[in-house]
Amino acid sequence: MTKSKRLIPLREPRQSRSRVTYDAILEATTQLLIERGYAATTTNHIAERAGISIGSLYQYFPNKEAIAVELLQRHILGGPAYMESKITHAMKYLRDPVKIVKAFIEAACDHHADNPTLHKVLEEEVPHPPHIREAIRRNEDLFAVALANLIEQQRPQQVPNLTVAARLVFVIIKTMSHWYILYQQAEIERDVFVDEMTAIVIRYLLPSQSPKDLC
Amino acid sequence: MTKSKRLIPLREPRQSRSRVTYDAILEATTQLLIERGYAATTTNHIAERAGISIGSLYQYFPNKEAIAVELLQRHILGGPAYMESKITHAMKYLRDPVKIVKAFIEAACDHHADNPTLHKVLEEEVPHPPHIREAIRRNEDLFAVALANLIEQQRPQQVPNLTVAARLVFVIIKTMSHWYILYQQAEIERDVFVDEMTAIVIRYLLPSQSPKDLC
DNA sequence: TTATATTATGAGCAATTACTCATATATGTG
DNA sequence: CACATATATGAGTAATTGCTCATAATATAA
Repeated sequence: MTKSKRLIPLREPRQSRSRVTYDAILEATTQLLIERGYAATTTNHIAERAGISIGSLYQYFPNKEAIAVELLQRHILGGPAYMESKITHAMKYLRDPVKIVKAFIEAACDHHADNPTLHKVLEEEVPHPPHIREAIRRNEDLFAVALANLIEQQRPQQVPNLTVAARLVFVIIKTMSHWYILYQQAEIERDVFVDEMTAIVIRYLLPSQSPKDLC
Repeated sequence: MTKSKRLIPLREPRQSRSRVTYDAILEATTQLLIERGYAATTTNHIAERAGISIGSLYQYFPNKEAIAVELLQRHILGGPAYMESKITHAMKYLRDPVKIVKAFIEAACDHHADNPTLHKVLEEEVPHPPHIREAIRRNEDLFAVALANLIEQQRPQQVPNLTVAARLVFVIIKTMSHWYILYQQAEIERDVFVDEMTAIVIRYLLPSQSPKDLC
């Protein structure tokens, strides 16, 4: 029942030509995931597209899943790096919490808008092994804590359940950006979406702020 | 490339014994989807679990996907029916919009809490053909319109972008209930979750309402 | 009973696909 | 050059699996 598959590649790339091969595999996989999705992408297909032999592929990856997971890993680590730069900038130079939240939402949209199809396949089709789930969870916590600090700083002790509130807001922004970019871009103007999402978050976290200055 | 598979079953159940067979297939599929997920569930497995032959299975379903889609359809049609009864009740007997929204969120949680694993497999693993996507979309619209009416009635012309607002709120409640039941039940108290979600929605839609009476 | 329609059977086919391995070539080093 | 290490090859295998079809059993109707 439990197939014991190899978990570790036969070898790591050492010479430059093997690094080329390695990168070609990842590039070909990226293309095919976008074109055909995870299930329909075969390892033979990947090798063909990469212009290498199937044997070479299995030198550097123990199995099909590992290739997609490598891409997933890079994506997961790349997302927060991008968002963090945007947000720390916003928190440094903008005083207005409305603008900070808005910057946060804009950044989330931008992140999802970069190659949305690949994004979708990686998030919804590629299996997420435990260490990936943990990495995602760590990201969530990181941003939730940053957000909690921001709230605390604005309205000390005004928001009970601060941890829960920050978590909810983070997940809402994340899932709704995903939803908007993939399914609603054609029907809802981006400005409208961003403004409404900002309103949702601000009114929730800073309810005593006058509602008038939002719309 | 395009495999032309049969789309229509060979026959519909007419006699009572065939209806038993038909139901046994759906029941077995339900069990196996919960135990093993969609990809790992094979048609031979379903037939074995249902206590029938593989040939009989293909009398009533043209292919594997069709079985899961039949379950999906029943689930999609069952969900709104349940929610609608709860919500129309709430809108009839409760004046307070806070209580109505809360009833809505409670109902969404209940719906997702009923067999969450099956729910997850049907939503995330089983392929959703166009007519299913459309049915889901119709549901969304139905509830969004009801919500929009509720808002209008409470605060006539206070909320610009009413359609967008109603849509956002509906999707947030739906996805967050899903998220909560599947991943956060152990970490966040249900009461806390429901109250915070209610606060999010109410403060967004009825910002002039005093924030004090929520927490 | 006889005839017809309905339902059930399951061995096995055809296609797919992840992955291996024996062999060959290229590169770097002394 | 010689030798070891690194890299590349791709035909072939083993396993899986969705699904067919020829045949048989059962129910219904005339």
